[in-house]
Amino acid sequence: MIIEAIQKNAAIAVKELYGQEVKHDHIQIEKTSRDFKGDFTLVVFPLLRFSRKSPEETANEIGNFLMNVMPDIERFEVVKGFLNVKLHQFFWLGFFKECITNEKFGLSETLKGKPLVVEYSSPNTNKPLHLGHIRNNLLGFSISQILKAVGHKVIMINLVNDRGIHICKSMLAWMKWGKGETPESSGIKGDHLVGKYYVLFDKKHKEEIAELVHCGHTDKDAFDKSPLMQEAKNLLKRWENADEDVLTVWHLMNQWAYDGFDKTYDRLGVEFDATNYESKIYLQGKKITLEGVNEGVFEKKQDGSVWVDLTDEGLDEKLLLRSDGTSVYITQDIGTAHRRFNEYLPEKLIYVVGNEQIYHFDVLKKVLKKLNKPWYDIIEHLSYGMVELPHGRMKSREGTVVDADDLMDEMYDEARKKTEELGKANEFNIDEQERLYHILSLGAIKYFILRVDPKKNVLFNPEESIDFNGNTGPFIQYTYARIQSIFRKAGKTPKHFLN
RNA sequence: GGUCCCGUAGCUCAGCUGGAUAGAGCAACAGCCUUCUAAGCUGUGGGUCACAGGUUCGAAUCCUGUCGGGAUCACCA
Repeated sequence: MIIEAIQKNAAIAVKELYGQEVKHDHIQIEKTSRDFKGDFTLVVFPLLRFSRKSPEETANEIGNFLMNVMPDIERFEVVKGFLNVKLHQFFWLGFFKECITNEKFGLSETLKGKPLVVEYSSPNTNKPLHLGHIRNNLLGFSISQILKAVGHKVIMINLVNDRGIHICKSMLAWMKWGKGETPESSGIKGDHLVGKYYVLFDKKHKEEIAELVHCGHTDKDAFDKSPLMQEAKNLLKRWENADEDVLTVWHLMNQWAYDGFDKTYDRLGVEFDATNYESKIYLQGKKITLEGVNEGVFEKKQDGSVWVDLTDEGLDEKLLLRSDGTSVYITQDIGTAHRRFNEYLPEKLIYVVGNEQIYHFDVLKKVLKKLNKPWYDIIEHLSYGMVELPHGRMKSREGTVVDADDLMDEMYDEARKKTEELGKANEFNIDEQERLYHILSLGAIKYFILRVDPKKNVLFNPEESIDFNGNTGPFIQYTYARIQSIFRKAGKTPKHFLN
């Protein structure tokens, strides 16, 4: 606001002093560097061609002009080609008062109510959430809150991948070896119990592969032909044919996973406006794809598979429907994008998904463009890098995946340990202590992960994140607590200091 | 090999719509507890902004190339 005022007046100054037209937004204003006196700095170098005078002279002339027309300016100082403007403290007092008292401060009228769809989290129901999901959830939720804060209407959607071969693997293992184990009977959190059987399937499957390879099969051959894999595939077929026995187990185990996820989401402090289940929507998109075939946008090959040729866009050919007519990942996303556009008429469809899927979203946009959807460009892939650990990357195969719940537990314990050592919360009751440890541990994780640029990989150092010193969440929380303490002792709130 | 992302202090990261002497935290070193939370504060040292060109009055920032690291290019999702 004030910046724009300086720009406009500087543009007038150029007109009056040098008789030249310059657009106000071409006037460069910077925050004054800490080594110089002033609040804002007008860079005059680009204006020299209008003034045809030295940088100092030009800056002084413009500075004097601004002083005369803008009462908010207290004084100015010229250093080389930089015009440093110091604003009156009355201006700042008014500004801060506005910040605190005006609830709509910072809200953009032009963005008000404009809908945005943010898809994030998107877990598979065959295993619990891990550290990578934590980054996704924090990014998705915080970006949504920021967009809401500037005035948008944000629809947060969780797309749950609840069908497919992976969940069949968990189901199969549970049916074979589970002996009716449930979260209640075992005391294991639902999503972890489902994950336990997924791991068990993998273990038994590997044993079979090793045996087959030993008998002379190739690796890939053994992987596909092992009896367990055959059984899992068979289970998927029965699921697709709506076999009741299979659906019962599927519902049961998915519900365990959902119950577990809900607890994790709750602890993380994230929420959703809607949950989409892949099982209910995976057939969408097929219709649109077939329409594309009729319009000649896509190509149907002899074996019945449908392809899109994106070579003119710099990409390859991409499969849209398998030869047996079933849809693939991209087909589903064509369908969901379409449905979300029609349902919400959003300005953007934002997908918070890892950077390994950059290519996928590139394809999605280009396919929609080919289909003549003028809104293809509202698709925005908020991609993010992986989370690494001090001792190396997370690899599910090597068992170095950090489980989300375990991590939060560890951080909680760490917060408790440090607090107890220092005796900081001795006079708190149990509830207060638990609340404190929760706030500290989550603050540590959230700040550490959100402070790095999403597109870069994060090196998550649990120990460093919960340090009460340094650039960490707990340090900020500590500072906040001390500020509150000052207000408490003064018997005042921040607003009192403005009068 | 094609495409995309990254490379800034010993470590972890800011800064990137071009602007002044490139900043934090950690670690190291030196100080500071009769005063608001020492879970703290103050100070010192530490840089070829990967490298080489180019554009510009001015480049960590923009362009080109090279080197190094990562991702991706499935009838998986």
